[in-house]
Amino acid sequence: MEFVIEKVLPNGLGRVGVIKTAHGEIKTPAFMAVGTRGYVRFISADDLHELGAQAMLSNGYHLRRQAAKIAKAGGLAEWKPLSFDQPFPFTEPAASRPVVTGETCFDRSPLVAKSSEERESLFKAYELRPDGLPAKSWQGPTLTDSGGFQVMSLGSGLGKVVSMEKERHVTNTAHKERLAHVSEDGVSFIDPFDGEPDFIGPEESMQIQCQIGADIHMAFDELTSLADTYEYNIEAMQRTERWAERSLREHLKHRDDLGYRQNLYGILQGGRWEDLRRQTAQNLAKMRVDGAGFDGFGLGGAFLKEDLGEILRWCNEELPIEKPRHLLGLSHPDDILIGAEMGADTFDCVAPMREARHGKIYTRNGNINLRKFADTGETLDQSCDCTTCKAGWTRGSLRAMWRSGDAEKKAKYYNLASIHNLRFIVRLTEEIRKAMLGDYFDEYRREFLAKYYTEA
RNA sequence: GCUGGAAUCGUCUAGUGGCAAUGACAAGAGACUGUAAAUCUCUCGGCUUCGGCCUUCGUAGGUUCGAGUCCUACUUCCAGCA
Repeated sequence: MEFVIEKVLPNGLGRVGVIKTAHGEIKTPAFMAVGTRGYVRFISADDLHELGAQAMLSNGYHLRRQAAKIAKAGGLAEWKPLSFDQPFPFTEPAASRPVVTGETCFDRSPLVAKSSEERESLFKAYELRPDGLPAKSWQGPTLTDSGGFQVMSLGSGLGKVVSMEKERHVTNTAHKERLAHVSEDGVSFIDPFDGEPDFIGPEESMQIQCQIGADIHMAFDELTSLADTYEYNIEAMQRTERWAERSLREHLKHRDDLGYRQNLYGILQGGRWEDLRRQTAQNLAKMRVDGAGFDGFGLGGAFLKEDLGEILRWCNEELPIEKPRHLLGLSHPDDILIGAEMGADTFDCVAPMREARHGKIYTRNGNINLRKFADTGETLDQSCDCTTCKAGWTRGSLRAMWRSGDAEKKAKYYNLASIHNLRFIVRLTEEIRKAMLGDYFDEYRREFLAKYYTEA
């Protein structure tokens, strides 16, 4: 993998570049679409390319049981993730669903068909999804996460929102005992889908990721939550560094297994503390196994919004300039702007797609809640160049599809809205890139933020 | 015309003597950042100095300390018989 830096901002941190992978180039700064299970929900590979997505991020944890199959297909970029025979939509409630086998890939959904007719019609709806069945392979640059995030989301963060703001008592599911436990070896967890106990450590994560064969892999790490103490963050960070070395060692054994070079990023943790962040950045930067170091770095953690820029500055001042950096899991425009300014090259996040599904639509003048636009004939965003807006879909009609009880219409709404929000964020990164190259980044950011955050 | 049955908060619905009244949908507000998320939380008769107060279960009476619940009449709807 090659990383070419085309330009550096006057602050010495932000930059424009190109990451060259075995499956294509990523012009940075860039936003990667999240396709946890190997596909982006409700968005086809064709749609993804059309809206300018340059790379897809999947998750080794979620794909661990399909890893061998993916390797056989030639790696994530070639894999067709969905097939007609999957048990979806379910005919029984989540609790009574059968154990998922290695052959089965499915989308987490509480959707339950009450009759075989309904199941049939739901199937039909899903077949009509643009990313429908059978899916096309993505065929572009890919990245996989190690499963480190799940250490937190199934462990200490279970049932909580991974919020950058203060903890709000929002839960998605009834709070149960944590499903993941961390030890020096790795993480023991209960698979939330089937209740089966399982284990992933650095070696397992690397073996899985090298079979999945994304262009970029993440070292196995432990993400702490905002509630964790300084002391615990030291412990978790140091463990993450030890895991990073084990990850690197295992990765080197398998990185060419699929016939092309796979790359590994080391992940920086350390919470919101400057000493930890700088220290871990230095440690990971100089880490070597048989003379080989990391190909890039992941910037991880749960952040308070106001701390993000500072934390990234601490990290990136210590990291080698010539290696690419991925800011994990953030995509709100202010986060991307500060991230790019402070030297993050790539980004990923579920928010654009998830929020689209939940009716939050991004516009240049701020986000809108689609619920409030029952009767309007305007498009989602007049200045948007996404296919949804260009096709003339109105807020009113999209709202009607969203609120409709018809699964087919809903699925279509999810597709159209997801494309819109994702395009909005991808376009933001494209514009940041242009602005940096054209020496007007500060002006661009000021104008964008003024419009985006002042109007309702 | 007779005999049964039914009328509840936008809709459907629970409720058989202590009820401002169940659940679902709809509606409204909010959340969501390396996806246990087509999810989750809150509101959903009116007013409130948050302790309550007022008005509500087709209409009008009645029994009762107390009635959505029991009784009588009426109105409307449904079913069966004519």
